[in-house]
Parts: sequence; C-alpha cells; structure tokens
Amino acid sequence: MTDAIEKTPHHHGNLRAALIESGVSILIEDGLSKLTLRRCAARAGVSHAAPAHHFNGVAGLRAAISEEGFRIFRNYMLDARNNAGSNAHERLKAICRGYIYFAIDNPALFELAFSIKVIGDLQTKPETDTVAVGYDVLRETCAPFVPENGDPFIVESQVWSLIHGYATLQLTGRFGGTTPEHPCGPGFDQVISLLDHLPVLRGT
Amino acid sequence: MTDAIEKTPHHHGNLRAALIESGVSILIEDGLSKLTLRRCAARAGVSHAAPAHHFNGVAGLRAAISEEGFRIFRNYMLDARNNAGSNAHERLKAICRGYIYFAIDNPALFELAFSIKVIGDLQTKPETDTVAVGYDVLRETCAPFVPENGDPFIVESQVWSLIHGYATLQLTGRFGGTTPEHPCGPGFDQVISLLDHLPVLRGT
DNA sequence: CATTTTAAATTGACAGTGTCAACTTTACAG
DNA sequence: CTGTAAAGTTGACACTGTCAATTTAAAATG
Repeated sequence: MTDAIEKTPHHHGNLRAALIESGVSILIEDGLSKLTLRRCAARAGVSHAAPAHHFNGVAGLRAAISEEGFRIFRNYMLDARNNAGSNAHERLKAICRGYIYFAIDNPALFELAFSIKVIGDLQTKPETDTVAVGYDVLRETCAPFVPENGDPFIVESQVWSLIHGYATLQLTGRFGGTTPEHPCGPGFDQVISLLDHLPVLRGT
Repeated sequence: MTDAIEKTPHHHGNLRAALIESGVSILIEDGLSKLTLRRCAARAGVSHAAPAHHFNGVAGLRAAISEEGFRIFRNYMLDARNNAGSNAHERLKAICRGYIYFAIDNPALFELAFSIKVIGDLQTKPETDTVAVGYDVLRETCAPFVPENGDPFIVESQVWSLIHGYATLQLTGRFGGTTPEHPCGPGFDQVISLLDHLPVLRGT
C-alpha cells in the first residue's frame, strides 16, 4: 500500500488510532448502539480480541472515541466564534451555535461524549481535559460577563446548562426538527435570548 | 372485563405490570446497563421469552418503564411546587428543584426516560403525553411569565433547557457532588437565578 | 358439562456481544 | 543470532435479544 510513506512500527502499524477511527465511522453510519468492540475490530481488519491490547474493555474504547469527539466538538465552537464579530454577546451566541451544530451533525458522538460519567470535579479542576475538552472555549467566551475578582463558574454554568439542555432536548426530538431557515431548530433564538440579560462587566 | 380486579385473570395475573415493576427495581439497584429483558423476566419469575408477549422487544420494555418514570417525575415536581409559596418565581424554582431531586434520586430512570427519542413534535402537539408526561406542570408554572396572547413555548423552552441541562451535567459529574447543604449541587441556585430576569406579566 | 378456541407462557435455538485464557507471530533488544 | 516481550489470534464461556415451535390453561362455544 502506502507503506513507503510511513513505516509500520508494529504488527498493524497503529491499531489504536485505526480502531478509534473505525469507531467514529461506525458511530456516524450506524449509531451508538452498534458501536461494539467486535465491529470496530472487524472494520479495522483485525481479530475480535485485538482491541483488548489497546483499550480497557468496551468502556475504554468508548472513552477514547469520546475524547476524539470532544476535540471535534471544540473545533465546532471555535469555528463558529471565528465567524462572529467582536461583540461579547455575539461571541457567546456563536459558541452556542457551534455547540448545537456539532450535536446535530454528530448526534451519536455527542450522545456518547456526554453519556460518560466524570470522576473528578469540574469546579475544583476546571482545567482538567478529561472533564471536557473545550471548556477553555467556554471560559474565554464567558469572561466578559464575569465580575472583577468574581467566580467565573457562575456564568459558565448558566450558559453551559442552557445550551446543553437545549441540545439534548433538541436531539431527542422534543423541540421540533430543523429546517434550512432554522438549522439549530425553531426555538434556538428564543432560548438563547435568555442570555441577553447578562451584563457585560469587562471590556472587550 | 373488570369483574375481578383482585383475582388472577390470566396465567400470571398481570405480568406486564410485574415486569415494569421489576424493571424499575433493576434500574434502581443495578443501573441502566443491567436492564435487560431476561433479567426482568427472571426477577418476575417467568421464562426469558415471556416478556415478548407484553412488550415490543427491549425497546418496548424500556418505553413502558420510561412512562412509569415520567409519572414519578411529575409527582416530584408537583410535590415541590405544593411546598412552595404562591409567588410565581418561587413556584418556578420549586418545580426546578423537583426536577433535580428526581434526577438525583433516580439517575438511571432519568437517564432512561430522556434517552428515548420522541417521534412527534412538542411545539405542534404539546399536550401529547408520549412526549413528556409532566409537561402540563411546566406549562402551568410558566404561565405567569407568558405575555397576553403570547406563545407559551418560548418561556417553557427557556426554563426546560436550563433545568434539563443542569440536571444532565450534574448527573454526569460535571458540576460537583451534592451535599446536605446543597442537595441539588453547589451551582444550582446560581444557575437557576438566570430565571430571576423573567418578568411576571400575568397576575397570580 | 364437554369441546374448541385462543391467549399466555415455556422451551430451544441462533446470532451477536464482552471478556478471559492460551497460543502464535513478530518486532526489537541484547 | 537469539531471547523476550509485546501484538495479534484462536477458542471458549456467559450473557444478550429474538424468533419458531410447543405446551399450558383460561375462556368461549356448543
């Protein structure tokens, strides 16, 4: 094949990465219920027990795929924010749009990522990536609304709760479908307008 | 038909109800991943294939247990609201507390109930019980904040998104644990304070 | 009351699934 | 060149959902 470009360091080359990639594809094509160790193995062209040498059971595989999902998720928010103006409220709504776009584009990946229980405490260690890669984007974008010497977690948790609740309720079909006019669903602007009340306390 | 409620009308009596009850117990004791047709059957003392005559596969069993969960869920909100004053904001925060109490007391049941995709549209048919038993409680409690001849769905979706997002993020361990001082988690009051901005537009 | 009919439940089978132990292959260190 | 340990395979086991065939028992019918 193209082994001339990169040599194969092991038997397969890099099976761990290949299994994660297979898992993401299965997630997109067949949904969360079809994401199994054996299917990932078959798709990657290895035996059914090969993944055991790279992940700690099916939970480990799901966690690894979830991490990959969070990275994609973070890019969605960054892209949306980059396409917004410099206004603090516009930037905040932009990452919310990115949040919903990711959930709608990758529902199974979103469901997987947020179905995994977190061990640590986010308020204690907000910088921990295992909790949620992409939290830094939320923190940055919420900063203009945090009082001087105030606790940033207050605004962050308000925004996160609102947008995450909308995303999950939208994804489970409780807020109506999406249309070209309303790619985030018909209720998105109305729900997100609750954040208009947040006062800008720190200059751009 | 109803000639003998207490007598056993069929072989088992009322296997369907017994299976649902078994399922709720399994959910509470062992978690969502252990909720299987065969376990419910074994717990109810019947053969592994008996549930097939009462539910449409495992999805049917989960849907039936979910319905039961929504009824309990609704009672949580009603109880909380009954223990609140007549102030519109107090009543709104009360059902939010009931929402979180249910999620924390019955995490697996909460997860199951909101993991099921809804077919219909809630905005089109808000009165449909299959979408969410208990939506009537939300509608009633949000009514004071809805403008005359306004769309009630706006405020309802704002409140629902905020509280549901907080519930799921709390349940997945992203907002820290609960303490006797903060039975809904340390961030609950802060998040819910976002609803203080809602103006009361219709008298009690 | 006896017989037929039909719903309820059982049994057995099959294809998947996760997980473990034992085995084979192969890359790399010495 | 050889030994070793990692990487991957094979086979097995206990689960799972689902289906077909069967038995059981309640209800309907004559």
